[in-house]
Amino acid sequence: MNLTIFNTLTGKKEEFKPLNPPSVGLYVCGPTVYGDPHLGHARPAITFDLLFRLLKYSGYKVRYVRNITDVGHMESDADEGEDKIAKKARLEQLEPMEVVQHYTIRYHDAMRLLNVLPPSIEPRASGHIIEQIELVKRILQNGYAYESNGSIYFDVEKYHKKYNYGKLSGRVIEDMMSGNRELEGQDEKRNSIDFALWKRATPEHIMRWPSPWGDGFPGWHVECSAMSTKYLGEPFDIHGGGMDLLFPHHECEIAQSVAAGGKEAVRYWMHNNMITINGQKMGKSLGNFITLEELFTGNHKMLDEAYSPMTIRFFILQAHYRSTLDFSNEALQAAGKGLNRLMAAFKLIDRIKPSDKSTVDVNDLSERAFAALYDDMNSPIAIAVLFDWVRIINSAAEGKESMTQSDLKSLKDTFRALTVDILGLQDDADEGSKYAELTGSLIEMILAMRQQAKESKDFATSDRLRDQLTQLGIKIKDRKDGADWEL
RNA sequence: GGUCUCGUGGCCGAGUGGCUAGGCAGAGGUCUGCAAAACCUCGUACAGCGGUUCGAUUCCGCUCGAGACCUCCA
Repeated sequence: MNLTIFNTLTGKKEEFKPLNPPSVGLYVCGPTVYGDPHLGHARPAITFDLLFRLLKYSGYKVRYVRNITDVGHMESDADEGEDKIAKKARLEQLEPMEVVQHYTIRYHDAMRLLNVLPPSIEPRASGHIIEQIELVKRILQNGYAYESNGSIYFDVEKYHKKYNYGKLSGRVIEDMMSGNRELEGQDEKRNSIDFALWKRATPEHIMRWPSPWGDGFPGWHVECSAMSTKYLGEPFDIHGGGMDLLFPHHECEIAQSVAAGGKEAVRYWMHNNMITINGQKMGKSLGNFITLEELFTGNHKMLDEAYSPMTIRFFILQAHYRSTLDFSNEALQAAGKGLNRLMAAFKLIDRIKPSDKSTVDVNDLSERAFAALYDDMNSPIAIAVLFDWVRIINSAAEGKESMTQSDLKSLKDTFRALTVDILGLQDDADEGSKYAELTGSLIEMILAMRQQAKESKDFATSDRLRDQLTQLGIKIKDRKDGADWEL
């Protein structure tokens, strides 16, 4: 089975062929840690977590690099533009690195709850200033950058004479130059479309590093170019990120790599789409975002209730990563219920009594679900196939379908591989703690008492036990020979 | 203004030139001491108008609507 992925560079689905199998290099743009992680951050994290898991499951040895941007970006082209992290630090009277540390931990906590696997390497921009300076030097040496008042800018026009600036995002450089707006503080640049590789730090700028051009800080796009190739080599296999980074960020990354080394660094570019809220992109600049913590606690005026991390994960996985996904309470609630049904069926497999022969073809699940996943990670279809099997499992538990012992084992293994290993779903109720085990045992004990009452037709007692359990949030599902429960 | 994307049944969301997506919600039924769950059946969705075609939700054009990028953004 071959994996195809949609390559933004060619605009087509392509068969994925790693440069050095079985190794795969994967780089994804990580968060800028100056604010709480929000629902938007969950999308690329989960999208590329799925890719990471799928590649590993397929036998690849993946080095997954996801950076932490702790140097911050300029707020504008203007000279008085200020490093965002520095600004926030001043406002809160904290050291910049204190802010960075705080939000990095918050991000990691949220990712862990979402069951997003940690990347193999998580490099920080601030820890790679030297590499970034070296990259800028090479671009300067090759003549594709110029110094201006202590800052270094990339010469887009010169670069475009030989190469193609805009090939990733489909921009036409001539249009961009003709339609240039008069922005303040542009005088340092030769051309409005030039971008900064290194910025001189003003005296009040607290995040600063020495460089051959004086004290300053790296430009917007150099960190990813420097760190991706440092850890993955040049070229490397896959570079991912949100669609909003396509231009200028990734376009500039290509230009930087080519200008520095004469060749492109990335073979497959992958971009996840945005999460929208009331049809509009969720983003910090629009102020319409919901943080992950707010989602998990339900503490936000737009939220009807709290949504578990797994509900969020499932919600995101139910849409294809290249489609926009619209947030709503109704959609989240639907995802939560669907997830419960899926996980309940998974557990139910153990209760199915083996038969002499099977009335269903268990290979169907793995064939169709993996075909979907290998087709540009079509998780919604894979999930739809899983739901087909939820129905079959439920029918089998009622004796309407039958499966042999080995088919049951195969089904369980496949179901687990898909839901747990690849989609990364886990049962919210499965705390795994001593208390959870104890609670489970206690509930089983009460249910046994209720079963006794039922057998002696003491329905008053059996109903009372059920009602009281229901009041505690424990849902009872009677079966022929006992009862299931879930929280 | 420039570049581009999208518009699917109550909601979310796949997909395809002719054949059931799936989930949630809703209706009816089966099962059950009751309830819940589960299972079965159901809604003749594909923005509008033209065109291509034997046939279009799927291809082309136009109209309307929504959105993204062009500035930090996942």
